[in-house]
Amino acid sequence: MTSDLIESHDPLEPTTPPAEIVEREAELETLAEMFDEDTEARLQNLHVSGPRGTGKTTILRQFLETLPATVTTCYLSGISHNTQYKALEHLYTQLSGTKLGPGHHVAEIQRRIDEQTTLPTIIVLDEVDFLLRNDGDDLLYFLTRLDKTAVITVSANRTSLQPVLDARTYSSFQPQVLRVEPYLPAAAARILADRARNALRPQSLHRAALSQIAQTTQNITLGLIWLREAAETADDRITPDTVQAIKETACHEYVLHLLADFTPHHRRLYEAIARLEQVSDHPPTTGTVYREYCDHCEAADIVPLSERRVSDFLTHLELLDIIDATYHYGGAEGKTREISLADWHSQPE
DNA sequence: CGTCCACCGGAAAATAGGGAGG
DNA sequence: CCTCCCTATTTTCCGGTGGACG
Repeated sequence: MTSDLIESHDPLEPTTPPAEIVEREAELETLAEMFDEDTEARLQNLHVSGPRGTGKTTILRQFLETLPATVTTCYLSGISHNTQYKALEHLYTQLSGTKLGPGHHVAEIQRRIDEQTTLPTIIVLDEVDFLLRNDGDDLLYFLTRLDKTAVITVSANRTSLQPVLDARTYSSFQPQVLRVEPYLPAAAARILADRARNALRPQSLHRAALSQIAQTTQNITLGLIWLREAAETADDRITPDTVQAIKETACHEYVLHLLADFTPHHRRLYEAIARLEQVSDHPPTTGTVYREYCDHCEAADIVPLSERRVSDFLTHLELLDIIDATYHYGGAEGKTREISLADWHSQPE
């Protein structure tokens, strides 16, 4: 291990909150104003959108911390809680402090939660697209109908949830909206620099190396992983050359980070697409990807999932912004998707 | 105008698991 | 322990799509 450039791993972890939030003061203030003072009277719903790695989750977690103790808060991600049941179970555990376990009825947990939310409560539904895709909007409908409860949804894919919600759900939801814009390269560089200062040995990072990362991607999660990979490879100083050389590995690690909460089959599927990308410059179609995935499985002596199932997993990769999919609803090609890795993987310069 | 491409995506069913009551 | 309820994951089934091509 030549990772002696790294003095402390935590600041480079995307899930570690920054020592101080910079470049997002305006958004934090907006949040503070929205739920200011007499919180109970101003409990309103909110939808937050913005590309990946722009600080949505970080801002909201920080915001929940600043709320007075009179407000109950709960954070949950639609990736690990992709059904109403899982989300309700987690919510109940948070609210009551007692675990529930499987085997109950949704209606029963709903009733219990209803009893628990007698005090002002704010619930954050991060990565809400995955829950909506997988299990519809019943949970959101239920939550928005609770007394003294505000729901904050978060999505990297949709600026408004209206198109994917039942009319009755949306009219009960009626969220304020907050758009989180991408960072400018200079801002991304400042954020990464703050983290690097606390993580790396002094003088070990070329300013030019850091700004090269920030020029290439304004996604802070990707930037941090890139930085970490560079630090683990370089034996003395991180130079622009190290950064350039490690780029592909960094992207790969970033995808694995995104897929950490998914199944091994999601990762195999990604590998299959990446492999096809190298072999051909013509974007493969769903069937080609599936056959490649099956070969991949067979070589590893693993039973592949059905085509229908894999089709859903492809949609997951698309929601994670790992792949781009062009839909063909008929025509000479038939009804299918053209699939390619998202362009941040190998954009030159 | 009919057929075909090639899979989308909804629905139902199969499978596997846990809780409550008798 | 058995029955009947529930959820979660995956497979099976299949109607539907719209431009090309005869």
